[in-house]
Amino acid sequence: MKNLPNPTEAELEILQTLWQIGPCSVKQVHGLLQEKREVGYTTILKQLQIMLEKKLVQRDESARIHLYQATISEKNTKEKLVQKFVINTFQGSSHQLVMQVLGNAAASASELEEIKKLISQLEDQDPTHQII
Amino acid sequence: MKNLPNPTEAELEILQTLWQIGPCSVKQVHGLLQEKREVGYTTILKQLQIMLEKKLVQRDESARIHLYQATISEKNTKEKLVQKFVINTFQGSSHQLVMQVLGNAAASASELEEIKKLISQLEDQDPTHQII
DNA sequence: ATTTATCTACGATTAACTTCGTAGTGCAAT
DNA sequence: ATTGCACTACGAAGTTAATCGTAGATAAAT
Repeated sequence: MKNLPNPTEAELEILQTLWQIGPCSVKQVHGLLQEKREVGYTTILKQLQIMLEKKLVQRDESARIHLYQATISEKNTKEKLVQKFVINTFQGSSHQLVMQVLGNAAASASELEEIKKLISQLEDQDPTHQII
Repeated sequence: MKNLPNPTEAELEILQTLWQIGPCSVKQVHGLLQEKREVGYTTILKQLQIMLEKKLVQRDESARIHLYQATISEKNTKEKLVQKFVINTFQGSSHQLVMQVLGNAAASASELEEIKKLISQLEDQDPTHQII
């Protein structure tokens, strides 16, 4: 299957709400985003129409009020965004990114525990599966 | 002191080379970037001029061949970029970002060791200093 | 002293993103 | 039936980014 373009900033903001609450109307999306910042109704409408063209969302037109939902998964999308970010900013070294984030915004004890657990799992994995 | 604007993608690419090799001419920057992708000489020149206006770089004009160097530090710049990225993509949860990166691109054993060491250090820190 | 090569300055173009106003359409309520 | 409301469609404007061509200036080479 073909690869859809990465969402822009404004598009990502909309996608986050679609991922969060599932298929919904322009009004709903606008309502939620409005809580965070001042933005016009038709701005969101237009964005969703553009995103429809780009196939980032699909819509149900059976009713007068169209319902939009994301066509791309949250996980996959974020993976691609992270990948691009790591390439741009850390020249591909995700390890550097992790070190920076951890050193920077200190995590809570429970979060550190969670990360340690994940690391243990990774260490137990078949080494031949390792990428880096 | 005032905060400079975040560098764009193309600007960051140039900054990376300035950070790497220190003050250098347009020709040098162009030479290095040219190895990675096709790009015109005047494109780089123009970018550097724009970056000069934005105060992202400064230049030594004493010789005919101007020498540019970054005015913003690599560490500080990347911290800001990461911060913005985390807000946009993970709604501010840097923990989520770390978990995704670790789960995604498996790190080498030595890298995992390094991360574990950092976590230990963090755990030993005075808890009142923790941010999140 | 001319010519040639190397740099810088500057303008123009193109494309993408973001935003919003206006107009049109159809449903609902009187 | 008419009016009014809620929604969609569409166009247009403003911004920013990125790229490059051309022209002008300086130095080097003949």
